[in-house]
Amino acid sequence: MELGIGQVAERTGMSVHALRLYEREGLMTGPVRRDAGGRRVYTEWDVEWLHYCTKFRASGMPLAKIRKFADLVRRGPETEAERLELLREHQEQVVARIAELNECLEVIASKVRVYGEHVARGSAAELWSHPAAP
Amino acid sequence: MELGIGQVAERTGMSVHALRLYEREGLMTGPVRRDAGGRRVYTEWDVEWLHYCTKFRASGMPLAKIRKFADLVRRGPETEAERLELLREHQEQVVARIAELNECLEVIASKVRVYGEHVARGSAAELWSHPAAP
DNA sequence: CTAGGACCTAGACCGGGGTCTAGGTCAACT
DNA sequence: AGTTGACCTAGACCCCGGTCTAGGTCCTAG
Repeated sequence: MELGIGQVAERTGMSVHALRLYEREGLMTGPVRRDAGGRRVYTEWDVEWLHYCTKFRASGMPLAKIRKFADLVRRGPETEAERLELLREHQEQVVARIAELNECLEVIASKVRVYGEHVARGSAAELWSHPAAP
Repeated sequence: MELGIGQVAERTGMSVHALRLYEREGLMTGPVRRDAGGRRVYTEWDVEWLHYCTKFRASGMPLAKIRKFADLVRRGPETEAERLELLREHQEQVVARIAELNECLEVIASKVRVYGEHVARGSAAELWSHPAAP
């Protein structure tokens, strides 16, 4: 199944601009095929790749790293160990990020709790105006 | 305890540039006090506030939202219900973000697993070169 | 024939969040 | 008196990840 850029945009949730950008920036595993008129023709493989890309992006992988990964794929199967390493590194980063967010969440939740109680018990007890605590 | 900008930078991990930026952009709960020579003098309250700010930032809150929160604090205790709402909203966003990251993590982990097995069993079994799967 | 729609390229622009520079002030040491 | 070091302001600059524009091509339907 071969798709035009618009259809790929629909299917991946990316904009056509972004799709062109990704190709220009070498984030595809190779230049996208073209039809007689020079229009991009995406394969299912391309779409699958883009699907992964969006997951990578959504998890904070910078374009540069996606490019690196794409390069490895392009360079063939002897780069698989490297690809694995790259993915594992990213995986760790995501895990770390989640941990960080959880820490932040605790802080936020504690503030929410305090404000919650405070507001509940009527803003009568005005503990906290400016110089005191956020 | 009153601190100069450099000391605050050390203590919060922010750069002095960023500290000045935060003030310019109205992210402090008020203009920072100055000494005779016009230099910033931060109070412990300021530092605590900045501490919260860094947590907010680290959890993805945009500066604009921090500014909104700072405004509410500045406007006094009658804004506490609003502050609570703002924080709760952010809290939800962080929770959602964590969920998203976890989804991504599954995808990544599955790729890692596949690559892992593949690499382990010696790159002999060359399933995956280009047109096949990332 | 012409209009519409989907696509093309190259390159400008944008928003977020800083970071850095130039040029200056001030206080303290030597 | 001179130098050092911390600080000041205003404003330029940077990176990232897109997004949008201008101007053009091509195909298809009316």
